[in-house]
Amino acid sequence: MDDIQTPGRLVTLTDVARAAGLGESTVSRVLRNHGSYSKRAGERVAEAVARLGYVPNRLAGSLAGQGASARLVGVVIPSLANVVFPDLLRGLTAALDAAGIPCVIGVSDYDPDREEALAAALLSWRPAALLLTGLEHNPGTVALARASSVRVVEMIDTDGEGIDAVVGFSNRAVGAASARHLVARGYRRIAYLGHDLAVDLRAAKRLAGFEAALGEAGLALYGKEIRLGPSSPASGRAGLEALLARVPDLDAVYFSNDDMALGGYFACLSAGLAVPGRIALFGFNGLDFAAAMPQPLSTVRTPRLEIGRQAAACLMGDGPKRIDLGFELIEGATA
Amino acid sequence: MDDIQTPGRLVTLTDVARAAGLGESTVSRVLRNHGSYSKRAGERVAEAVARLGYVPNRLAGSLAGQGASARLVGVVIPSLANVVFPDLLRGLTAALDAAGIPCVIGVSDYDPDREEALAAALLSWRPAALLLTGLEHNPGTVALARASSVRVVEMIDTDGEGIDAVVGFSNRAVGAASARHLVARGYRRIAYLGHDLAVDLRAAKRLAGFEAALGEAGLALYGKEIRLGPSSPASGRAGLEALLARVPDLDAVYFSNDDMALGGYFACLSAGLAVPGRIALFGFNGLDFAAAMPQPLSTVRTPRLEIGRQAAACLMGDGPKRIDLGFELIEGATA
DNA sequence: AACCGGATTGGCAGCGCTGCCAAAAGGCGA
DNA sequence: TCGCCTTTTGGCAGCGCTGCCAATCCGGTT
Repeated sequence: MDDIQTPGRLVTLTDVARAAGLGESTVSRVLRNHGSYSKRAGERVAEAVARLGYVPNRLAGSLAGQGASARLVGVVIPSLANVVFPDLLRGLTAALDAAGIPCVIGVSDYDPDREEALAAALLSWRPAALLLTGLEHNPGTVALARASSVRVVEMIDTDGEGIDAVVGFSNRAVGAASARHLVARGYRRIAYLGHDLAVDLRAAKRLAGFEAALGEAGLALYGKEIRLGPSSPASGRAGLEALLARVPDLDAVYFSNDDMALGGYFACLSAGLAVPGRIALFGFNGLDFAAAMPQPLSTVRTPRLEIGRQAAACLMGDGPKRIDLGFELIEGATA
Repeated sequence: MDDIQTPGRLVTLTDVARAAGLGESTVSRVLRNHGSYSKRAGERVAEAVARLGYVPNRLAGSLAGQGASARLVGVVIPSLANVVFPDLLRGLTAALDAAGIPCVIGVSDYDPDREEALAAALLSWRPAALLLTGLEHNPGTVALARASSVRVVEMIDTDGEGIDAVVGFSNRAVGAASARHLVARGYRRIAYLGHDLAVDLRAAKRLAGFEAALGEAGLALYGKEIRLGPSSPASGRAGLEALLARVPDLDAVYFSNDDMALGGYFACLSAGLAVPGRIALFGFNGLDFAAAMPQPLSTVRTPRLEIGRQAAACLMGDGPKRIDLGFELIEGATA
């Protein structure tokens, strides 16, 4: 009863049909549990599939099926180095796995041209949906997305108009809320420490919101340090040291995210600077470690997993086109 | 010259051929730059593609092409919450993007049955290769992988036999090296603090190597604390507090990874315990923050990105079947 | 015994593309 | 100008599957 398969030739549905003594369409119906078939047909197919080790070919299935679109979703994210995006994927895959839909991913490295190229490449797989990050894209990317007539979901940012559906929160509002918190706590000489803004447009929006809110309180940024390269604790530490050398009398620092803030906290510990007595620290993201610190980090928790989940729901069902999931300011003990 | 396309029907290669006044095969050759064609044909096709906004259908292309395998690779990872796996993907996508091959990902949540189901689902897309994590799989997963006759690469772990190609390092050796380091530094009452081992088999292998090396030095684990759930700084902090309550006189702790160790470090800072005077801490992974800490964390740096890169190289070229990328012990200042 | 309606089944075109092969078009020396 | 060889081109089968439609089966009716 051993069914040695000819090397190079995989088992096809036709093989299964022959082995089960049934027609192809019947086997197809059984496998997809679609349409009606007898119990006997079900059993025979199951037996033949198991015996032959049949694995359906979805390339063929999707090509032949309705609308010729694949049960796949294409996802373009700017980076995998920043925890935010794996978290997004986490929420996404958790929700999509339940429906048996895998993600095809592309990493743009924050480059709009790469994003466009990746979008085109992903669309060539005829995915059921295309997920992008943020609202800023090349005109070509937008044109591609529009012409493809697949569902498009833009994640994370809600500050602007989207192509189709948008799921996220307002980065401007986060920045503003952070500024108001610092001002309310009495800080007046507030500096910003961030990673490369030209590249991370969401961070730029947060900073814009932050400065706007400072302005409303009659304040301006007391200092500003931008580090080249991606955010990291090492960059945050070196950045705070540089910032303090230039602007020694600042009393609070708003970081572009928690990783940078952790580095800043380490710098303070090393230099023996009291937090928040001498310097207050404020982050962004609400990562896991923030709550475990000796002094819990003051930060804003963003609904990263939930964005992924809602994006999945959004591209499957016909939910609302625009979902603002908000954020939560965590008072912490560092600001 | 506006080419309004009928809604619902996408532009096909046949449309391009008609618009360019050429045959389908000529257009196909031009688009794939495969075989010979005239300069004139090249220009006409380029013009028609741009004008019509043609996006190739790779479902059809892969189905029709040689071996009917798609320019995709399937990747099954156990989690996206642990930085290790995004880093792996990072190396992988960086190398594959250059070749224009996207990854289709599945997240198994450390469950071998889910892994098997995901492998089957991914194989149904007829990927050019299947990437798995670790060497321990269900028999069904192995059978699927074998029968599919695609290239299989198992990443991260080299302690055992692989299905096809293996890229990683020896987790046992990491554990052993860590133990030897601690013993050489004079620590004798060494405890282990980890997350759920039943689930993270690599962590279990490290612990096994660690205990074996302790044994060679005539020592045994002085204490052991296993936390349910995934690793995190919060878990590390709570875990160290629990461990110290049970085993107050330990002098060093080996953590299952840097996240746990960071939590442990925070616990020590909070409790005012001198590191490493009162307690030495040793981690695993060599994450970014480890070097930025006031006292750089003693840990082992693993070649995560490089594993991804080499795995990509391995599945494209015909490199060696087994690549051990080693690891680097970072002395740090906490142990 | 002939008949009827719903459940089940099989045949086959066709999804969009590629690979094969033969046909057409050039290029060039005699 | 002709024949020969190389380059370029187009036609068409077929990849493995699904959707449509017609054929068949089954149980109970009349």
